[in-house]
Amino acid sequence: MISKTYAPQEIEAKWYQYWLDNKHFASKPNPDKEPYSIVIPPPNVTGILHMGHMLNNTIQDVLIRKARMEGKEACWVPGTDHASIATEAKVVAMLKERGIEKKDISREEFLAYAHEWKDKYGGIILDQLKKLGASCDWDRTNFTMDAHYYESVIDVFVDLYNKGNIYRGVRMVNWDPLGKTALSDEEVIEKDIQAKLYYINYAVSSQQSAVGEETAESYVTIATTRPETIMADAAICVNPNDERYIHLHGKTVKIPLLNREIPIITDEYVTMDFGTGCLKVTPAHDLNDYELGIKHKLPVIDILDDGGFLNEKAVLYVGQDRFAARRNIVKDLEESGHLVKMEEYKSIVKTSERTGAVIEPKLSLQWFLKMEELSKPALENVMNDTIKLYPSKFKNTYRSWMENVHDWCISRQLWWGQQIPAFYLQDGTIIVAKTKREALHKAQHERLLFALTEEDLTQDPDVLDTWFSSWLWPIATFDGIRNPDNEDINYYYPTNDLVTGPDILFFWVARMIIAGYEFKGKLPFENVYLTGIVRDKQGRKMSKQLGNSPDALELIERFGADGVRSGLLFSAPAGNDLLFDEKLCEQGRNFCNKIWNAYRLVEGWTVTEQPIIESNKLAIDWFNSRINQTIKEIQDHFTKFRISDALLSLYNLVWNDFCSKYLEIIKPDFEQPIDKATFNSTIEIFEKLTCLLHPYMPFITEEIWQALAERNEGESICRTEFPQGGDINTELLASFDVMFEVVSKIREIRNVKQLSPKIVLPLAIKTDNKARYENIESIIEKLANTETISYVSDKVDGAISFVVKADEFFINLEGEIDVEAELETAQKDLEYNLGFKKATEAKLSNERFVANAKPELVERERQKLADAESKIKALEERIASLKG
RNA sequence: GGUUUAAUAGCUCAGUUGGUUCAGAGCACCUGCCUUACAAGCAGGGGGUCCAAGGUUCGAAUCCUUGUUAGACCA
Repeated sequence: MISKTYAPQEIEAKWYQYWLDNKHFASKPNPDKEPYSIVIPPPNVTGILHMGHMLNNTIQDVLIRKARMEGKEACWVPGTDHASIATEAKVVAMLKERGIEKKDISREEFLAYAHEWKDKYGGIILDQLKKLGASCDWDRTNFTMDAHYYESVIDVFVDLYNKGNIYRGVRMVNWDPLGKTALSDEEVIEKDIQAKLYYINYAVSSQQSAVGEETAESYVTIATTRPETIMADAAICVNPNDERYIHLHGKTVKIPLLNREIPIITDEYVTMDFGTGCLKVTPAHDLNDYELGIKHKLPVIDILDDGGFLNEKAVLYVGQDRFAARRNIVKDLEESGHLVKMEEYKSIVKTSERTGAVIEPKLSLQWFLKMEELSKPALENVMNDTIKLYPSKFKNTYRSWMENVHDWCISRQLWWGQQIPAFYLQDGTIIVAKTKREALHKAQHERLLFALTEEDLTQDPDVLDTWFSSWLWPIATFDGIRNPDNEDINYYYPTNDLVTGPDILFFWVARMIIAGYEFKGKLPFENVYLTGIVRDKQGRKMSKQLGNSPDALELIERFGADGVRSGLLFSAPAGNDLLFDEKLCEQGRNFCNKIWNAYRLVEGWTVTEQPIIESNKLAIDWFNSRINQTIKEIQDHFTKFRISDALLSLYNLVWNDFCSKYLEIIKPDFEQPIDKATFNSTIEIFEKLTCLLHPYMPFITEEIWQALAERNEGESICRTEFPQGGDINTELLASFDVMFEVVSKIREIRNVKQLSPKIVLPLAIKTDNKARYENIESIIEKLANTETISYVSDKVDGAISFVVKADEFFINLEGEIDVEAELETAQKDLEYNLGFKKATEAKLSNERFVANAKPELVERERQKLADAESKIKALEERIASLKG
C-alpha cells in the first residue's frame, strides 16, 4: 500500500543520484542538435543558498529542462565567483582564530590559506543547488580563480591595456577604511541618516579686515557636516553674486584652532541659500571640493590614512579615528568659541556594501577602464532588441545608466584575486605583460634595456575587481578567451537566456554585454530574464538582521524540493518582487500531494477486457483537447518568459480538469474494474501531464513516470520528448462547458436545499435540441448523482428549475419547493438578462458600431442577443408558472 | 532634486492590438460534507466606483492630459 501523502524526502535523493549516474545533465557539442545554453550567475564562493538563489535557479532549471526535453542540446554551466572582499574577510577571520594576523604573513602564505579555505568551505552552495534539483552539467563547473579562468582575465587586461583602454590615474575614489580598498560606485550603498550641520566661525585675517571699521565683521561662518576635516581646508568659497560677502573677496581667513591662513575664493558652484552661503573647500576629502580645487589650483591636504585615522598632516588629533576626532574637535571648537550652532540635518552617508564601513572619498592611484567607446555596442544592441530584457521596463534604466557611464575603477587593494599584470621598473616605468618574464622581455627589447633582470621588476600589488573577472563569464567558462576557436565556444556561444536579479543589471549584465561585443564581436546571450527580489510578506527585503529569511534547506526538507520550486513560481511574475510567504510552499506541497493521489487512484485500478463506454470515449477526447489547448497556452507563455503563468495553466489543468473532472467521469464504482481502452488512454494522459510538469517538479514527475509503465534501465523523464500540441475540438469543449454548468447548478441546489450528496435526484430537461445532451447525459447523471434524465415538453409543476442556454432543467422534489425563493432567483436572472439584452441592442442599433467594429464581433453580438432572448422567454414562462 | 515604473477583490497579481456582461485567477473568507485517490481533501458561495478628475472614441481597466500616492534607479 503506498502512502496517502506524498513523501518527497524518500525519493528526491534517489532520483538526483540516478540522473547523475546516467549523465543526463551532461552536454557536449552535437552538430545534429540545436544548442541551448545558460550560464549560472555564479554565486559567491562564500555563499549559502538563500531565497533569491532558489527562485533564480529554479527558473533556470525550468528553462533548461524544458529545452532538454524539446530535443535541444541543453547545457547549464555552474560555478562560483571568487568574491575578493567577502572571501578575503572570511580568510582573515579564519587566520585570526588561529592567532595569525594578515599583516604578519606574506602574500604567498595568505593566498595559500585562502585556497585552503576555499577547498574546505567554498562552494557549499553548489551542493545545495543539487538539493533543489538543479540540472547543471557539473563537469563544467567553473571558478573565477581557476587557472584557465585566471589566465583569461589577465589576457583581457593586457589586451585592453594594449588597445589603450586601460589607464592608471589619480582619482577620487570611494575608499573603504575597514577593507582598506577602493570600491566602485556600484559597491557603495547610500543610507539616509540624521546628521548634524555645524556652523563654525573662521576669523578673517586682521591686517586685511582693518580697513578702518572697528566693528567690521571679523568672522565668516561656514556650515559643514564634517568639522574634523577643517585641518584639510584649502580655501573658503562664496558665490561671486552673493552680496553679503562681496567685501570678503580676495581676503584670507584663519582656520580655527590651527590658525593656518587660507584664501577666500569665489565660484558660482556655491549655493547661496544652503547653510550660510560660505563653503569650506577641502579638496582631499570631497569629490566636488576636489574638482573645485583643481579649477582654482588649490593644494590637496590629505589628513587621513588608509584606515580612516588622522595623520601628521592634520597637525591636531593625530592618530585619532575620524569619528573620535569629530567629537573632540566639536568640543574644542565650542570651548574656543568658534562653534556658533548645530543644526539637525537629514543627509545621506555612503557605506561599503561588503564591510558596512562609512566610505571616505579619497584620492588614490588606481587603474581604470575607459567605458565610453566600449559601452556603445552594448547600449545599441539592447535598445534595438538584439538582446531582449524581460520585463522590458528595464530598458529605460539600462539606457540611462549606459548613457552616463563612468570609467570603471578596476583595481582593489586586496590579495585574493587576479593580480594586476603591471610591472614597474625602478624609474617608475610601467610594463604591462602577461607574466614577469614577458614583461622583462618587453622591457629589454622595446626599451633596449638588456641589462635588466627579473629582480628589477616589481609587480603591482593590487588585484582586479571581482566583476572584472565575472564580466567574462559567458565566454571564459567555455575557454573562449584563451582559445577563441574551440569547439565549445563555437557551439554554445552566444548563450540563450540569462536569469538574474535587476540589482546587478549594471554590475554584471551590462558588463557581460560589453565584454561579449568586445571580445567575441557578438552578444553574450539573447534574452535576459530579470527576476524580482524575494521579500517577506510585509514587503521587507530578506536580511540577516531582520531574521526574516527562512532557511532554504529547511524549506526543502519540510515541503519537498518540488513543493518549494512550484511555490516560489506561483507568485513570481517577471520583474516583480516576490512577497514570500510559507503558504506558497504549502500550496506547492499540496499540489504534489494532489498529483500523488491521482496516481494512487489510477494505480489501484484493475483492468478488464470489457468494451469502452461512450461517455468515457468522449471524456478522453475532451481531455485531450484540453491538454492541447493548455500546451498552446504554455508555449505562448514561454515565448514571453511568463514562467509563472505557464505553471498556473498547468496547475489549473491538472487539478480542476484532470482530477476534479476527468477522473471523476471515468472513475469506476468502488472495487469495480475499468475497461482497458480507458485505462490505457488514462495512463497516456497521465504520462503527458508528468512530462508537462517535469520542468517545474522534476522529482515527483520522475517517480510517477517511472511507475506508470515499464522503463528501460537508465531511462528518465528528463530525456523524453516534451508533449507537442494537437487538434483542439472547440465544439466538444463548449459542450462540456455546458455540461459542467448544468452539474454545478444541480450541486448548488443540493447545497442550498441541504440535501446529502448520497440522495439521487430526479432531473428533467425541456429542450428543443435533445441531441445536445445525448452523449453527455450519462456524465451529468454520474457527476450530479441524478436518476436517468427524462425529457419533457412542458414545465414540471412544483419543481425547482434553472435555465442553461435556452434549456430549462427541473428537479422535482415533491413539495420541497419554496415558491418565494424560486421566484426571487428567477426574477434576478431575468433582470440580468434584460439588462444584457438592452445593452446589446443598443450596441447593435448604433450604426457606427456596426460600421466600425470587426464583422465577427458584430456577428458574435447578434448571437448573444438571440441567446439572451430565448433565455428571457424561458424565464418569463417560468415566472408565470410559479405565480400560477 | 532628476529619471522611471506602477496603482484592479481582504492579500499577491493577470487582464496581450481599445471590443464577449470584462471586471478575472490564486490565496484568504463564509456554508455544508471525514463520500472508498486525496481534510495537504470535496461541493457550493460572497466579495471590486479598475487611485482621482478631465479628454479622445460608436465603445476605455486598457489610449492622452493633469493631479495624488507608492516603489526603483541616479544625484
